[in-house]
Amino acid sequence: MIVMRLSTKGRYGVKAMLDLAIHTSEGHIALKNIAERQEISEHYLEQLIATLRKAGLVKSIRGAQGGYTLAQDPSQTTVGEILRALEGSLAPVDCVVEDEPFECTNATQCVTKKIWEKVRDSINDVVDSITLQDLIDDYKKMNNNDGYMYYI
Amino acid sequence: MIVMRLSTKGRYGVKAMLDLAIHTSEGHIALKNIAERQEISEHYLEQLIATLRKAGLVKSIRGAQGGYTLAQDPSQTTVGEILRALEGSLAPVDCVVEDEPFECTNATQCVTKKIWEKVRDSINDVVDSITLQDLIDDYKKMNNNDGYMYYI
DNA sequence: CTAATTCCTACCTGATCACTTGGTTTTCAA
DNA sequence: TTGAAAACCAAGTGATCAGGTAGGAATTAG
Repeated sequence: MIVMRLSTKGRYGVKAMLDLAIHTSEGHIALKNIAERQEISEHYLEQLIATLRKAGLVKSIRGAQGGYTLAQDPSQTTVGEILRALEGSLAPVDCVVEDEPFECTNATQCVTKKIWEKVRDSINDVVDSITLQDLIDDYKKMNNNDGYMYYI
Repeated sequence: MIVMRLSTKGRYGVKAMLDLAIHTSEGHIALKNIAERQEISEHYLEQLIATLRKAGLVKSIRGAQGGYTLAQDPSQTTVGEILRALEGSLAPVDCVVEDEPFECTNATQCVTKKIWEKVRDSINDVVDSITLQDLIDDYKKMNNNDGYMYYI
């Protein structure tokens, strides 16, 4: 049983963005290619990337030979931005969602609120500290510079 | 939209444990009283406290005038123990659940795995650093020593 | 033109959360 | 001894939602 988990939206979103980042030299990439490489339903990924586009994280080119590219340099996009675009707030409970304070009605609830704020902040700190460039660097290290893809 | 959220199990569990801790001088406390004070369905709370009992975090006394008490000193029980007893692993994705490594089948997935490990560890660090005694101290501060209960 | 591709809206389906229902068993107090 | 209070137990339920499908319209390179 896992409860405090990300949905596939966030996970697929990060995978798709990393895929785009890795294949950035190939120009714009068709959704179909990303979906195949990352083993994600193409139609489902379409919905996710639409959200990423509206959030300004990717750019699209329509029509034949169209596709997607990152909207900015990989060092400028954090995992946190991707996750929050797709998942909304990463707060563990409603009462500590940023910008939308949910009113507490109970004293012990207010005591526990401090816990959830700390959890929320630590999650955001972690994901905001990791950029797509960091992931590319890790990916290249795993690739070990010999052309063989290690599936560790 | 919040996705990485705790279920009510974890939140209710912490509230119930704090309620027990605050009323510890009254001896064992009936579930009914906790449920009323914390505004939780009594039968639902019953299921949660059964889990806490099996985890060794509370003790029960059956029969009339029975009830529950903390199994150990409030300074010895962390929020993390309560949450993991009720919610299971706090890992954000399956592949980084402690003790149950879920096999990655994809190179980019393995790169992202490092993200989820960091998130998991930071969540656990936060909740393991907070004991019930810390919550009691916060509660007493809020109470402001004048007997009036502030609902901040 | 046509094939490839993005974009858009709606629908579906199985799982799960947050309970509820309806008991049985144990123990205290009168 | 008996009634009530309480813990304990197992199964069902209704609404919501994650994770897709389905079906097409709009756009553009060749």
